[in-house]
Amino acid sequence: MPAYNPKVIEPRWQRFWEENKTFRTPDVSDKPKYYILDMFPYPSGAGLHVGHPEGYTATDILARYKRMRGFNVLHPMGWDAFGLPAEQYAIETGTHPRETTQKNIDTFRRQIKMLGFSYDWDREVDTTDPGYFKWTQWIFLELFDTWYDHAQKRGGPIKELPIPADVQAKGPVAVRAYQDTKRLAYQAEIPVNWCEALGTVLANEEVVDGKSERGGHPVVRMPLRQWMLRITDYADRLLEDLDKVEWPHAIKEMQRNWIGKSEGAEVDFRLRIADLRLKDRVPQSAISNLQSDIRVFTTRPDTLFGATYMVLSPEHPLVDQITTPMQKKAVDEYKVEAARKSDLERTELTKRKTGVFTGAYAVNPVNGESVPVWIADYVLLSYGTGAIMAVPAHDERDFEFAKQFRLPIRPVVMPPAAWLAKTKVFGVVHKMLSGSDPLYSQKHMDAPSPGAATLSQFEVQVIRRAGRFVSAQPRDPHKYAEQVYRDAVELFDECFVGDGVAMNSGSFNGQTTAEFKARITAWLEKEKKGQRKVNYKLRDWIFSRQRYWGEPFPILHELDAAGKPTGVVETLSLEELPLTLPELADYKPTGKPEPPLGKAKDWVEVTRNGKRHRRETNTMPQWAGSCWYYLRYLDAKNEKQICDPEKQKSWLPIDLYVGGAEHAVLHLLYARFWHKVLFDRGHISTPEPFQKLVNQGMILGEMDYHVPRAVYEANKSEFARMNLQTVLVTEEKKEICILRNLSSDPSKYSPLNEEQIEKRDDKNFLKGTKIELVGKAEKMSKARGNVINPDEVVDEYGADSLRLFEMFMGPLEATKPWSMRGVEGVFRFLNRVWRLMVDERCEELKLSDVVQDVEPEKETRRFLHQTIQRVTGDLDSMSFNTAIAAMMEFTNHLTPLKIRPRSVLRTFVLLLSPFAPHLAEELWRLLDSGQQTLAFEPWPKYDASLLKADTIEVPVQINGKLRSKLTVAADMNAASLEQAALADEKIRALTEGKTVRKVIVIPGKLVNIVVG
RNA sequence: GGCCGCGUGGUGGAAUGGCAGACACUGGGGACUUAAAAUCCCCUCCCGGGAAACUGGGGUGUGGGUUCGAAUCCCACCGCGGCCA
Repeated sequence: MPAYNPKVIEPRWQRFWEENKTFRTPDVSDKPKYYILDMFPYPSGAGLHVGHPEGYTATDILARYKRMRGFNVLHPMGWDAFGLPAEQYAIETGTHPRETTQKNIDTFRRQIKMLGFSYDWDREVDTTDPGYFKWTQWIFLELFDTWYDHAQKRGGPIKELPIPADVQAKGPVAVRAYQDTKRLAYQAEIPVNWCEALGTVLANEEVVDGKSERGGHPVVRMPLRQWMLRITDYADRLLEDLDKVEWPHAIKEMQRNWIGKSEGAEVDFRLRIADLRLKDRVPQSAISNLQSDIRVFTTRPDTLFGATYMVLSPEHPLVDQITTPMQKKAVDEYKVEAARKSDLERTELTKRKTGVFTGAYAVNPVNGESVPVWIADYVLLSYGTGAIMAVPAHDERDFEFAKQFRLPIRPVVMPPAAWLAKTKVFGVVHKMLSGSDPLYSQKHMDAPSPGAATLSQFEVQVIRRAGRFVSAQPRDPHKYAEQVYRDAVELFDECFVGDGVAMNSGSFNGQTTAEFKARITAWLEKEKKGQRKVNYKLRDWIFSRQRYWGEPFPILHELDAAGKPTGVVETLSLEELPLTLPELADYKPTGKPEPPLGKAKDWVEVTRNGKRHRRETNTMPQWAGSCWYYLRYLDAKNEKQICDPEKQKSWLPIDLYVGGAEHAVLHLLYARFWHKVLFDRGHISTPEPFQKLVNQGMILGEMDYHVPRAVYEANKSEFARMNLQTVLVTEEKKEICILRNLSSDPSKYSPLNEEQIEKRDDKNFLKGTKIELVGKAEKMSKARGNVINPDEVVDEYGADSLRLFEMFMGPLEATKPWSMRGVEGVFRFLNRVWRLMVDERCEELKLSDVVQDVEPEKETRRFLHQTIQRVTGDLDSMSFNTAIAAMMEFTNHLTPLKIRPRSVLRTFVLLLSPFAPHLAEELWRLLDSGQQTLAFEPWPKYDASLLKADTIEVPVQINGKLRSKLTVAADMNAASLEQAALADEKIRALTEGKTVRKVIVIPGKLVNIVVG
């Protein structure tokens, strides 16, 4: 088989690597370590798609490269296998999720192995393996056993939590209850996103537009007992330590935004009891029960004087207490309405604001004013204190709300001149003062003339207001605009939210925003009316799911004699782990927020130490297993410990982590949180898990052409006649029809090719018709039918071609469309490489006669060293596409050579080997029969002295335009270069009769002559 | 609406202050072949002149700026994508 045949050589080398355990990583080594990690996949039923191998190929190339550079490389793979789809499948078919999961894992493993990745398969992990989730459960117990010491800024064992004397005095039950309020894992009754269709509670981030992210089912809010993880305690460290890692700027920024640290103040507003009593005759008893303060959080305490009303979130516990009988009906109705909306819908800026007055009033602590208390759904219970002071002049949402309900708007910050100058008001004032248009004179306003009617109501009002500002000063429009802002802020249709100078704020007038903030906060603290406060957008993590296919909690709830929970929680010991899932005949969610595990009566009911217990029936979310898998790879089979301390010490942190940007926030934040807890508890020795992070871009389907639905309807028969396949899809509420070629295999996707398209007037038309087509590459999806299956690609071109094309398409981070023709292109390149060394016409596989043990020509040697330099540099900067281009260029140079030196080919094969390892191993064996594998051959070095050519071409520019080229010695100095350039014939012709003002010479690069 | 990123041939892309379009795809022409496939060679940013070797001009979303010199740096605008609201 002398022709390049990946179908033969690839399985052979894969078998070789597997049988020889070529890529097994020793735990102990003299070599420096390099831990390179892929985000492990969720093994779905659909199998691998071409997006998966993109990141895997990049890391595999680097892993192979680093091995050759003398590193002890850890490059493992595993499965994130708990989760909804397997369970859904179980519900539909009655197959146990374990079976489906195993089947999917087997498919994924087969597909991944078929691509020749150099993983150490002895370290494979599977999150659903009891040997694995034993330790997931153990970490949960660690979280349960940890409290966060804010003074020390670190987590510690709960037994070290100082117990206040009064709690101590009440006995062990009280101590226990006190500890329970401080644990990192705790239970809470909170409003959650309940999705009836999925039968589970979803995290906020799994809800998009009020629908479940998976499946798009409706989601409602309801209170439910949940396990929570106190990630908010770590918010500050999660934020600060972002500075320690080399991650893409955008990802760090997303994490910062997600944590959402804001500094401000908490302020207490006293409720006006008297108002309540007088207005609505509330019974005396109700008033005495009233909690008398409403606490708000604000990032702008400097705008306190502008707070003209307050808003509570509809779920705020005070609402029922303060609502007056007259308002009760409206308030109750509103609360029901609000519960139906998602957080996003509620806070959307563009939406019309809604709300209801509670009938109550509170006192603004800075000026003693009474302000009405409303409820509105744009205030969320989960942010800050669930209540706000509304400053309509300086907050967009308050501004909208105030206009909607005609609440007073009082400006307390004077915007800077630049802001005012951009407003419409300023435009009118400017016209009025410039006198260019007599209509804009204020005299017309006093005694309206017929012409004044052409002015808008807005303009008339502005002129009237501004006209009242009579000043001896120059007619400066800024001063007048300022005055209008002071007197009639409602005329401005934009609300000023920036920093400025205080006004209408008593003794604070004239202070800048920053100054004011500091002073008022100090004043509030002194007066005991509030304090400085740091607030986070990050919420505690809802850590339980009402599903079957997840890790069970190692938790028992104590029951009393009547079988009711006592509230005491017991943990399982390490010896009792793993706690495995019970077998269930019926996986269906109960339809109520009660988890399916409750159906396993024998499993749920436990008697321990003579006491009755009920097992926790929630399961952990899918994130749990993926939060720490990178640790388990270090010691995958350890039954005694999560990971041997020596092993984690020598391997952490991960040098490079590659995965999709869709995990930018959640997975990466959760994993960092767990890592920090384990760090605090002394189990691991680095503060951050992932030193360097790179996101691979998305791979889109091939360029596809479509027409609007209507065009499809009108041309149905035409399309049929042309043997076109039509695929109807809906995108962004528009129905479109994708046109493709019919193929014998209906599952195969064959988009229109360029010969079928005609370009006219910058538009695409279906060849020979007037039908305009829109060409676009879109995300691969089943519905669109544009999914590429790697099995088919490998079958047709081989794994090396797939690997190479994935890297050749463009920069790793970029989103880029797939192209089968592109795969063919790199396949042709590999064929050319093969033919450099193998004579295809021979019957047997042997080295071609043109390969000889001779010294290379000077030019070949120079090219080789340049190629080593380029490929090495490109690998170090992860520019795989240009590294491949460099090797293609070198191949193009070698192809016409009649004699090809063996030494050059050997070096070249080593360069190619991380990219196309099967082909390289095969050729290596032909070139050098002594070695078993090239995987540990030293990486080629280049000789800098051989890089330079003797003569080079230097461009000569005149005034920056290329005019001539000089062929000169490579090391010619600046003075001689200048001379040579000026002496050049073309240059002399062009500079004749002109003055040469300046000559810029960059030796070895260019000459630029400036003439006047 | 805010923040971040990106706009280069028919297509994917290369060049990050110094020859724009490397390397590939597509298309065109030629060689080999009885023929086809494969392979090899040449051309392929746009407009103009020339029989040809060649040659003139324009050109990196748009407009401005900095610089001897800008795809690259700065400002404004337009468009696309992502994240957040």
